[in-house]
Amino acid sequence: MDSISAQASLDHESRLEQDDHHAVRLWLRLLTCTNLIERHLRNRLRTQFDITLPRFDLMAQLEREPKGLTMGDLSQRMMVSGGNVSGIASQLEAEGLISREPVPGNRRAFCVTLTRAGQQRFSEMAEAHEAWVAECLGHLNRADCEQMMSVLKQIKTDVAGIES
Amino acid sequence: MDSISAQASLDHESRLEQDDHHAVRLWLRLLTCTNLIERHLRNRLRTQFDITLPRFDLMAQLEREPKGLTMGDLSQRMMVSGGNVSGIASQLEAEGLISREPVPGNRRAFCVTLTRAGQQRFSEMAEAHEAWVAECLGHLNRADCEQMMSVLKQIKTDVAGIES
DNA sequence: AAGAAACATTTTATGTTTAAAATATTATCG
DNA sequence: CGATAATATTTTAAACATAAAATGTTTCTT
Repeated sequence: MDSISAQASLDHESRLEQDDHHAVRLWLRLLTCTNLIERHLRNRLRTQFDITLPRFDLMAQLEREPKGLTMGDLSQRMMVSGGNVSGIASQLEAEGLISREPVPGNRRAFCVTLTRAGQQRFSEMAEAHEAWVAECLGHLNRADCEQMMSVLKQIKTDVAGIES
Repeated sequence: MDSISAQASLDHESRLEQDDHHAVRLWLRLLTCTNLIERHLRNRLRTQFDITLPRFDLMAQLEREPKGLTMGDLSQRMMVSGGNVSGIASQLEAEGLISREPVPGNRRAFCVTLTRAGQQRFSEMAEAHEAWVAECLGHLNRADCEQMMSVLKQIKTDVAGIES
């Protein structure tokens, strides 16, 4: 390998390493940002509604499906394990915010729904939650917002393609 | 209030609500994306190096500071509680990857450093980690990457300003 | 020097999360 | 019908995370 192609190869490698570093830096910033917002929301939910983020998320899923969801549905939509859903649902049930009722034709599954109290409680929280999120992200202009949405969508497909 | 100003007011409100919805949708996508990548990295670290993400993160902090860090430094840089760092460090110490030594002039603090074994182990992991992140984010072009960095920086400052 | 305040860390209690094992029900196939 | 596989959920064990209390050390003030 002569000096020129050696040089070219080196440039190529250093360019790649550079890009990798950039990717890591972007990843770290993405992670920091998300964690900051998540912590902020978590704190507000705890101090103002005495509820945790996972419980709020579970209720949010139910609110979108008035007919109710099974534990498996919830696990899939919340992208967490079934055992996790089980624990969270137990607590919400104990607080009277959700109900678990057997499904007529399927004795394995439970149909989980918001109770009336749960619906009312959730709507109060959702309004506040929306405002808090807007507080965090509302300063972005329309263009930035849309650009983020599209880039994140791309990342989502990229990552999903890797798992294989 | 006449019909025109009433109409104007309504438009204004619905515009706001619209923006709030957009903010929530962006937030949810941001969260999903970050969780996807985090889970991916966590899985790879577990299957290929039998280590957890928090332990990897702690080692990464130490690698950047060969002189070592106190528990408080680690807590601050990792943005987690002190008690948390205490537990993670105990395990890494038990595995011989880090060492905790008293600081000469300050009997309150411990100086945490990577052991030689820890250094070697980390450098292997870091290389793989960087490649995995590039796999997730490497497809972005330079412009998108820089735009994301700048938007995220803005968000970071916005959120930090809220806490008050 | 004595007391108060700040600091660094650990301990304790509680809760979230996952993976894996256990339990129970339903569906399928010979 | 009976064995097996697939499905739905719960339980268990281990790691992680936080807040709050406890412990010990240093620094500041008077």
